[in-house]
Amino acid sequence: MIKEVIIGSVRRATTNLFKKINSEFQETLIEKSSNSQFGDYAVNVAFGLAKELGKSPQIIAQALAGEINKSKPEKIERVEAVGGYVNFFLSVGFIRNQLAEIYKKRDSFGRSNLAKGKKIIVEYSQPNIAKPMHVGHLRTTILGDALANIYETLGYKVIRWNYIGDWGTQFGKLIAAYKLWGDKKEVERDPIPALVGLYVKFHEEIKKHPELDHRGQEEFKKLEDGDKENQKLWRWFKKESLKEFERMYGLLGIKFDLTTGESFFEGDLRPLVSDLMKRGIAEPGEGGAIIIKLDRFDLPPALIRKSDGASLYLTRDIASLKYRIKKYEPEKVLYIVDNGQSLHFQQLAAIAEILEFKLGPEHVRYGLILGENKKKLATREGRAILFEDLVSQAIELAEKIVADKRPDASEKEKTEIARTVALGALKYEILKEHRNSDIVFDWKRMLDFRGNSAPYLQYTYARLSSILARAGRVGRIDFNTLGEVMELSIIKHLINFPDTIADSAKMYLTNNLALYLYELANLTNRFYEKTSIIKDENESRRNARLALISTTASILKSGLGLLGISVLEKI
RNA sequence: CCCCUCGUAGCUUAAUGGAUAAAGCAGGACUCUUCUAAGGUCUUGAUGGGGGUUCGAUUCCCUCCGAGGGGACCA
Repeated sequence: MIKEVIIGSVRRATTNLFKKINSEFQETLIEKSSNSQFGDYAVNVAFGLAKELGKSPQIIAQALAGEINKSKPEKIERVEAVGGYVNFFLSVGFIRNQLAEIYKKRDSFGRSNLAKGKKIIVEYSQPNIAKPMHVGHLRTTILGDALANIYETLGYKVIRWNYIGDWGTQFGKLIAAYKLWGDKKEVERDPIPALVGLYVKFHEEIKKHPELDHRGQEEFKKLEDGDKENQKLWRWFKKESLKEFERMYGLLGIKFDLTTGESFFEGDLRPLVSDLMKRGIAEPGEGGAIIIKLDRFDLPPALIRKSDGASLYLTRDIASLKYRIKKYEPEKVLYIVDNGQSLHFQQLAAIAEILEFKLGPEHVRYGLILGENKKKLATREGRAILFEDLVSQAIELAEKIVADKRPDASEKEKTEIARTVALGALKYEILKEHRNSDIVFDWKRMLDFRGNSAPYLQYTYARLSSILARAGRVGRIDFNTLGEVMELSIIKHLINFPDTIADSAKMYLTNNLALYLYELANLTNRFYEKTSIIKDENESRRNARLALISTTASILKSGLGLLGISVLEKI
């Protein structure tokens, strides 16, 4: 009785919804659904619409429920029943077939060739010469790497670009500091800390002697004008820094296609600025500086040349974007850069529009990593948390835990487990957050290997691997033997993997993928906790369950792989 | 003063405008003769204030309060 009322309401609601959505689909879908037996009506409508609109049946069912609510049917109190019914339907017939499909291509499930031939440039990491990498770099590096992986899996040709901060006034400051207080031997012995020391000292001294600021600018101007001594110092600092960066990326297991810094575009800057002047796009500003007015974009003017003639970050980014578009003809250029630079990228986008570039920059911004006082961690005040300290603390802790939990393992195996777990934990801790949120840095949370964390996912993978290894060869599978709630929930979840990846790519997010994997692991843990798999006397069901587990393991592995996190067969 | 981001449980975070707002940590109670306890089970607890749009608002709009970041010679 109540079901008939629902169907009647769904029929009315569907008509209303169609009017809203797209009249083209109306006839085919109404035809399709009117042929169905009782009960399938709402489901077919939902599925039909879902397919045409590229949305999930649940969403459509909710929309239907909304339409019904609007028409205020008297006999129905909880119209959400339509959504629930679709879910129920989804969990029976449809599901087993889906598992059979996914099982066949479990190692490539989620991959796609849709974007074949398209290029995308992902710029991330951007460490600065003569500065150590700190937790701030960790976020762009790990996020950029994950997004690059995700785009690759969708078939894009990804150009992973590390745009090194190797040009700008800060090097003038560093050179000035070195000339004033630098000790050659000290820098040779331990370059980065020595250089950072100089940089920090310079900023402290500026407070007492403001004229030093000017000295730094002068040194940069000299560098840009080709001064021999400054060039030599700059090359030295850069070489030492790059060595250090390589070591860090090795630790993280991250690779780039290009490590090209701002200085690469140095030669383009003068012609660029004079061209912009000639075309009347740029104009003189206060004190002999050169600016581009962006009034029509509702933005403050962009400074592209300082009054002393030196270039700026923005000048180099204009040249760099122009170069990227011309040389690579990419579909998109992503910049994985923190929130604080929003204005910079808005200005760059506006200038790209004025200059009629084929594309603008796509600023994939992310929140800051804040100190425990919720303030920005600044290198120049010496408050940064160094990347290396973080990694070594994580590994140290992981080693202790491994020694405790796996006394049987060899030293080599222990080291490998500790490293994999520790790095996974750090990466996951950052990637599981929505990129827009600021992260309040917390050692305790970073180094917690329980709960919603990479070690939990790695642990689940290892458990599944262990079951599969013990089970041996899988014989005849009958997927119809699966029907328990837990089994169906897992399969339902597995189905969503490609959509999750697509969402990640579309919105440049990783937290949705992290959450997806956590939920999958959680469902699976609950499943094998209660269900004995290997000892099942029903041979077909045993095999079907092994297939289910094997599929889950594959997806955990590929999903974590996209996040840049490795798994181990034993942990 | 202007712009941007944000405000959800004690803490840290989820939620294309949809179903009973979801987790982890912390707190309380259980659980290792059975495929790895980095696990599983139960439990306490939340949308800054006020309006508006909507069948329906954590989400969109307005306003107030609060936090962080940015605003021409840093990157």
